[in-house]
Amino acid sequence: MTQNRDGAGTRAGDAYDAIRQAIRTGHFGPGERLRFSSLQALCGMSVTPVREALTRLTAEGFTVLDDHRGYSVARLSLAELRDITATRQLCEGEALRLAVMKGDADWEARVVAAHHLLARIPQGREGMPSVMREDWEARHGAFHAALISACGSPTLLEICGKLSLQADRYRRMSVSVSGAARDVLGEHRELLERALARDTDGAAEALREHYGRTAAMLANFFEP
Amino acid sequence: MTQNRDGAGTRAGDAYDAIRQAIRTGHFGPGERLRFSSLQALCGMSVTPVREALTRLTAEGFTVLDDHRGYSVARLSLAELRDITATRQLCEGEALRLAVMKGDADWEARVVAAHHLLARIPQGREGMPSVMREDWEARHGAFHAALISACGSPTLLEICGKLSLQADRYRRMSVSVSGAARDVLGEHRELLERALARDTDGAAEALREHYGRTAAMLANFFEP
DNA sequence: AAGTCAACGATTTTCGAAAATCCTTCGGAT
DNA sequence: ATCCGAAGGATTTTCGAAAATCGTTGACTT
Repeated sequence: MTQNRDGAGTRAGDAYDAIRQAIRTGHFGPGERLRFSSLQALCGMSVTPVREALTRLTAEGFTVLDDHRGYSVARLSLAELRDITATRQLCEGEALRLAVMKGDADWEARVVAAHHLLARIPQGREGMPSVMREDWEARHGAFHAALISACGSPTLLEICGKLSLQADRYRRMSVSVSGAARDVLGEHRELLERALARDTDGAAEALREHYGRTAAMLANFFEP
Repeated sequence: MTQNRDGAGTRAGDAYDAIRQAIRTGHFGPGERLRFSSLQALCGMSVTPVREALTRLTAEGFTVLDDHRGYSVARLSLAELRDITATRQLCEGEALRLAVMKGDADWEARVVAAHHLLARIPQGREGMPSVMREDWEARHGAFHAALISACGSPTLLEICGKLSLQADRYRRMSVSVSGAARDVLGEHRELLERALARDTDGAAEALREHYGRTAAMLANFFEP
């Protein structure tokens, strides 16, 4: 007697999703220690799949392992935010360059569709119901993923994906930061237009500036 | 009663090392299925730490998991070799640029020392005792790691490290490939000289060519 | 009073077996 | 003959408890 549906995944996979979500939403804060007893209660399963989930999360940088001393949520720092941003500008910038060069009509369609979905929700920042905001985050990620989806390099895409997950932790801080005077909507439209116009270097440059602005805004959190 | 020394690591860590080495050396070939029974026999421990090791190895791309169907060694392909090489040229090229710009005297010393150790073993290719060859591989990796060690970006260094591990699997095929007419020693010296001369772009370009040549040589394996 | 070390409690890590899942084989129906 | 489906074996996945490890407390020495 179990609750596993048909050919679905494993319990370890469910634990991975649950714990990652708990970290994303702040249920476990940066630096907080993760005891197995708590996690077993949260996930409703034995220690083995929880442990496997933590191993995966650690490989992706969400958690940190101290041998025989247990796991804890990875801390956030201004230095790391800057580092991740710079690396993203490098990797995702190049990925976009390649995608704009190689992308076919299907890629254009994916990008247009993803942008349309994103644009229907005007702003992803403050004063928004959390359900709607969650939706915005998902569509925002989908738009950026669509942009580089035609780059032709699985390795580069995987790197960009992992960096995006890391950056997401920082982006989530912005729920309470004053939105400043920033036209995120416009930046996305510019990205879309340059990509469709096959302005290879222009699109890559716009993307780098886009990430640079986001990082600059988030940086206010670390020097009070 | 256990064989764990002092404050040493965990069994899972030992299993990780053992299995990774077994894959590196070809004891388990590409695509080969990895049954827990075999791995438990190899590592001399229970299923739990072996499973954790496989989870880590999968996160790094050495193995592949098919839910409820078990793990197997990741396959090699020409397409992936090219993809990894291109991504390496991008990431490690930029890392070297940064390191050459920012590196201090300590960095120079590390690079010179690592190059000296590498140069004492003339060639890492064919007709070499495997123990010596293993040593060459280690020093080769250390030299490349030293070159970029001053780039100032932990994220980028981690990416380069993982890519290097992946590329290592391909490089190991070259034990049986005819060494062609290639001056690896000279390429390394050129890399060293340009780095020390602070020829930022020149060093990065030399590194990209270095990896490009290696990949071109290894490509002979996939089209018979 | 400060320092050392053994014993204890809390927690991680590992084990051996049970449960779940997948693949194959074999019997029967169309 | 072919296709469908159930039983069996092999293997992965998970469980619950035992073993190992770390941090701390408190007695004892200098």
